[in-house]
Amino acid sequence: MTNSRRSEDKRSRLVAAATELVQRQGVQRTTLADIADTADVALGNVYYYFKTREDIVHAVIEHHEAEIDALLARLDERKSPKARLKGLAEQWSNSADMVAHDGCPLGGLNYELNKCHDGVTDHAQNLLGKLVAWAESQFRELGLRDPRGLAVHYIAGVEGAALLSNTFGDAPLMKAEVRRLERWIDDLA
Amino acid sequence: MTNSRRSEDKRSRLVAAATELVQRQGVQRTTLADIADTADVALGNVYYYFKTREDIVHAVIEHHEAEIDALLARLDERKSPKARLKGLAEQWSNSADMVAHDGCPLGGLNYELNKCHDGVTDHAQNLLGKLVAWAESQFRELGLRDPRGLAVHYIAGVEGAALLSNTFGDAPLMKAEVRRLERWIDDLA
DNA sequence: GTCTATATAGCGATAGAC
DNA sequence: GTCTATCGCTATATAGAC
Repeated sequence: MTNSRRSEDKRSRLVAAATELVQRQGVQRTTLADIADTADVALGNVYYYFKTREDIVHAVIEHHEAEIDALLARLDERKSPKARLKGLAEQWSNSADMVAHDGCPLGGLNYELNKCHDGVTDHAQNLLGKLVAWAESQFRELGLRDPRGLAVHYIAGVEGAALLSNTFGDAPLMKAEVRRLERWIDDLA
Repeated sequence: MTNSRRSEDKRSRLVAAATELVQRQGVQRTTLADIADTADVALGNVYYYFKTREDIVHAVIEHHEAEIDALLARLDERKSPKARLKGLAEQWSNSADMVAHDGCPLGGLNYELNKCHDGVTDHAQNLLGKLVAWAESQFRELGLRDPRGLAVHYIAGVEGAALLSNTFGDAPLMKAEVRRLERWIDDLA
């Protein structure tokens, strides 16, 4: 492997470590020493890949953004809008144990970043923003009234359930609420 | 006024300042210096009223808990369970501007405290826990199946909407989702 | 009870050798 | 590119005069 490839490997290891630690501990509680240690990179070397700590958070957001894009692209292959919408909620159902333990990665990130009003916040809202916009287009394709309101209701339901599931450490709660939302989708129109 | 009363006054000023700052900035970003300054108390004097920083967070939780108890007691005076339930959601609607700016105080507190697994977390879950338990009893009084599931759906809907409202800085979003949930209540059974 | 001054520790960031 | 050592700052918490 070339040097540049090995460098990219270290960079991606740092982003992966940061993403995992941020989900488990939150942004504020995750230190650069934590990240460097988890990624097996010397602390001082982190600054070769990221100028500031904020840049790492930025990279974590972009990492989530890429995963969302990939997920929505996969869901777009389904035939009906209802199948696509239900496929989205199933993501939280499938990772219910993780959600119960650490919360929804997107929700937690947004809740925390909403508290500091810098440039990172504006970027983070794209995560939930993309989900809402995508869901809105699905509801619109179904010819329903107020597709935006339906999309907000749907994503809010998932995210709120993730909060309760995490707060009570209750994974079945997450699965049950996804089932309820899927029934709601089925009965629409 | 006696000394003990003036002391209680200072203590309550500290709790009030902490509560406000925690809502606006989050637990982690709020320092003791912030709290002391806002409450007009000398930094070193804070430790006369609270042994550790964690004790202040504990007091903030208890402050919210007392407000929840008072709110639910007021709502219990309404005649029908549906009126009581809708009265709860209207709390978020009435404070939509605050929610859009700083998020739901309870949701934000829980999201943040769920990340650290100490004794404070166990106490914080009582906040959302009380809301869910109260809503469950209202749905049960209506004779509906799965009152617990309905309560989770309701509180999750409110909290999820608060997250989206805060993320997008969109107060009307909060109001609109409360209206949708109130219609859902009206159409039940 | 209240205040000032300070001990102590941890974290982001940098310097500089290799 | 990588590492060790360390600076500078901030935050919790304490000491001790008043």
